[in-house]
Amino acid sequence: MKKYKIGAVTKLLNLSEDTLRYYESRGFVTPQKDEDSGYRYYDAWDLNFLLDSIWYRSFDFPLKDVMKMLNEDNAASFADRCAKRQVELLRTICAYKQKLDALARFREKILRMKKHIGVLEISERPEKIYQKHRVKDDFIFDEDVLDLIKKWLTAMPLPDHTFIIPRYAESDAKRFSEYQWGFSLPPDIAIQNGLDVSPPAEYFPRVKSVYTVFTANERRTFLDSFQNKVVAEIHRMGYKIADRPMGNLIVRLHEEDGFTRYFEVWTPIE
Amino acid sequence: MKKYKIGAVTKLLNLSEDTLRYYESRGFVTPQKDEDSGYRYYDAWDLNFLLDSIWYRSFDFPLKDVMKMLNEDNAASFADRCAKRQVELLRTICAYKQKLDALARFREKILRMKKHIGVLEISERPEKIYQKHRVKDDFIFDEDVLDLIKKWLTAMPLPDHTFIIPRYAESDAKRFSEYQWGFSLPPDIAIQNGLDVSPPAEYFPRVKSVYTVFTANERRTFLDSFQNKVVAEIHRMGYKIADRPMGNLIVRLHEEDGFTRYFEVWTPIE
DNA sequence: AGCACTCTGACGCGGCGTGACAGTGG
DNA sequence: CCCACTGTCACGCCGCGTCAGAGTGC
Repeated sequence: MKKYKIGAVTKLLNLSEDTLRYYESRGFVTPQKDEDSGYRYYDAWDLNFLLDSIWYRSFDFPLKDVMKMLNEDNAASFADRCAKRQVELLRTICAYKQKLDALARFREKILRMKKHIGVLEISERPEKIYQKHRVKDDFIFDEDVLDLIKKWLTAMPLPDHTFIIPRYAESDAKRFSEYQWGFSLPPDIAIQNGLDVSPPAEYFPRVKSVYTVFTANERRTFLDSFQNKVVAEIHRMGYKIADRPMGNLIVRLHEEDGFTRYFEVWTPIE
Repeated sequence: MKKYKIGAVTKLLNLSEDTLRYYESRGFVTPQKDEDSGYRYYDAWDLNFLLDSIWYRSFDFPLKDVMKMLNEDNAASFADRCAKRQVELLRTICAYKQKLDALARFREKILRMKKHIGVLEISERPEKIYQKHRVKDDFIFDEDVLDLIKKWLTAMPLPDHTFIIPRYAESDAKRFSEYQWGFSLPPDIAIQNGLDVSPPAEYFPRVKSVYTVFTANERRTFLDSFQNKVVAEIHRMGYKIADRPMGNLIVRLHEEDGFTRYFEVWTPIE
């Protein structure tokens, strides 16, 4: 029976020498070893095991599992192991799909956002579930809220980073002196991902709004920017603010003069 | 402005202390440090950076990229980075889907195979592209074939591990004394995955066959098993073998008395 | 003799987790 | 003074890759 030295095996199976020795240490294969030189001599049977290792590894079974599949499993435990891996693969695929969708949306927003700066546009604000986590810049240190926030964080990248400006009713622009931050999502997506849509989470329905994008620079410039670039403009156009403005952080970018934060905002009008 | 110690941040953002310190070492965030105690004090701005880190990490950007996205990227380089990641994600998803499909098929075969042992069944052998790599147990050490095999190996888990018994024409069962091994795939899948479907790869059309599953134990028992369990049975049933028998290794399992290999085989009949 | 091959063993990578042990805040 | 919190440093994990330095086969 033909014997192959390690170099020949690397050429045949496209595995590195290191990998072959590592697989040996993990018990995938036990080539005959020359006692004097220590050289490994692989035969057809060894290569069969290596081919099977490649096959199992191609499903991303961990090496431990591969070892058991090669040397221990019977039909039942083997099928079980496959079933478990199927479930894991399915979950992984779903997660990656969500990531991909979210990333595509994110990139679209970045490419579009500059066109919207300083441009007011009548647009329906989409339906949202909103979970508050900060009042102004301070986080809410409440056990219940912390638990909820944890869930929302593990659902990343789905939730948007969302602000609300609650003192909308005052006609004097200077009264827009508060803001909150939280996470938000379309209700269907929230439900799909097991996020609680009942209080303290809040439901925001579709509503006729003015949509625009504005920027702020370093810290503490958020509210002033909103006032000067959005509220003032809305008033100048003669619209009357009908409800709390709500919007998202799009992204914080590094530009010549430091950081610029880009926000999109829907301001409900009558 | 409120300051948070590291423990508070772990609760707020669901990141471990270790992760927070690690992120600091990677330049994601630079909390104020008390000079005497070394304690870290995170403010709202730091937490914003951490939230963004979480957001970017949720797309599985490597930490290096996250650093650049936080501290260096402008709109263009940022969008580029996202585009690249989108492509990677898409490829990953495709690869995982193929793995999942192949795994599901594999598991199905394992669950079904025992029912077919010793049972001959008329069935069309499906269309296949076949690439030989072994004659009997010896690998073909030809540069061209090695290159092709590499490609087939990287397409794992798609290819089946396939044998062909070439001396089909002899009426004396003892003349089934040769066999080859290789990889095989349905032609459409082969083409989708950029595998060469022209010679030396071989095309096997659909053909009326007898399908069955047989087993072999340790090494060197393959041909005898095939002869005794399949050919003899086919002859006994009065079928005439019309072309080369072709089949796949399903799996090698560990049973009480050592290894058992399960093979499925299509034997073309007139 | 030359030269490609192979051996062992140690260390590196990412993205953290874990643990030891010492110092700090309220 | 307690005791939870925080600090640093070092090592572990997977699945290999990457050396270095010495020995081997043809």
